Amino acid sequence: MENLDDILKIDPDASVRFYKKKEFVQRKGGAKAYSFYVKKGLLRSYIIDSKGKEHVFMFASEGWIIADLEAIEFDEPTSLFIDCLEDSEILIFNKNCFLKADLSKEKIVEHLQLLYRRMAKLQRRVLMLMSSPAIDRYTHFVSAYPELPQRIPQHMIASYLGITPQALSTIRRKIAESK
Amino acid sequence: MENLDDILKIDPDASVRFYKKKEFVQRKGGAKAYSFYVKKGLLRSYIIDSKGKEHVFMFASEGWIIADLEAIEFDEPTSLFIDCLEDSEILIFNKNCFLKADLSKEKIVEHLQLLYRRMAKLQRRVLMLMSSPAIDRYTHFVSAYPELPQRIPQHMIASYLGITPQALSTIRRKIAESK
DNA sequence: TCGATTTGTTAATCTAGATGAATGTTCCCT
DNA sequence: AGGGAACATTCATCTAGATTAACAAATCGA
Repeated sequence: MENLDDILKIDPDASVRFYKKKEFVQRKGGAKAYSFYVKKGLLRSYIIDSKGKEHVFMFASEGWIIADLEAIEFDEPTSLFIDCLEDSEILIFNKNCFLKADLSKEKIVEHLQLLYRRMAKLQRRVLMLMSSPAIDRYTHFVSAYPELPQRIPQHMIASYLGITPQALSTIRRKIAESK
Repeated sequence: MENLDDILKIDPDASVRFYKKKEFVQRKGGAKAYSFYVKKGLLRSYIIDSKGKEHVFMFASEGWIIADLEAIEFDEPTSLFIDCLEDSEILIFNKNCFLKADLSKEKIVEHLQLLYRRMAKLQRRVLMLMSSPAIDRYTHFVSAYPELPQRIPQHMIASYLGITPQALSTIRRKIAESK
């Protein structure tokens, strides 16, 4: 999604790190939030609500950037947990490096373009959450990210869709039956 | 939020128009999607689902930009309706004008910054939709946008929150009782 | 390799919020 | 000013999905 080398050149503080499956890249309550470029592997971000339940905000596989934008933008303590679903190689950097003066205008515009695309995806996510039943959200997810279901346990997909693992199990049975 | 004069200078095709309350600025199915800067008044965007129900995606008052980003980014027909809740003065422009070469780098970076903030708000919206009960979403909305409830009918706020007007009415009664 | 954790499924019961309907109120519009 | 539409509230009923629990299968770690 974003070019690794660009980031490394731009942000002198950027660093590459290797993580094991289940390791945390960020925890809730951290004072400073970074952005994470996934060079290899698979990450997920999620919150834990007042009842202790996890809610997956997003997944990020190779080439994606994952971050707690709310914390970064408004300088709040982080509210998201970010951990690894697979052993991963991650580039840690400051999102603000994209605002730096020594970056070419073309690069910035390119970055702007990517941001717009992600906003458009988020728009779709909100609309789906509000207006579509769980089964439609699931089929949309599978067709939008066909490679992810194979790498992600179903209960996490359920969480991403805003339903319980049991509900997703039932949905999948119904889909299988109707074919 | 964004500077009106900037847009006018940058996009030669940008135009200002006055709309009456209830007039449509965009309808579903349009081939070309524009961005709308609200100089004065109040707009809302929404979809109509397969059962004919409206779901408000966002409101935009003075200084905000409202657009169907999905349609713009992926060159799809528009899926959102956008109409006026008040008589409004609207600047219509091409989002792509922000990518233009004759825009100073500082302006682009400024714009990038605004985009990040809006992404952060969308992150919060998704998290709230997934993890918070309707009453919390309502109180969050009221405290985040205290001026809007006075200008927006409750059934549209309910729609924005993802609940029915009846449910919002009940929530408001409970809040009033508990005080 | 074996116990333990993680994962997925099924079923019974429960609940937040949807639906549908009736009623009153406020706001327009001409 | 007055009649119709839009708005808000209340209540009775319904339902998608949550919750709880029990169990089987797959995976993992030592």
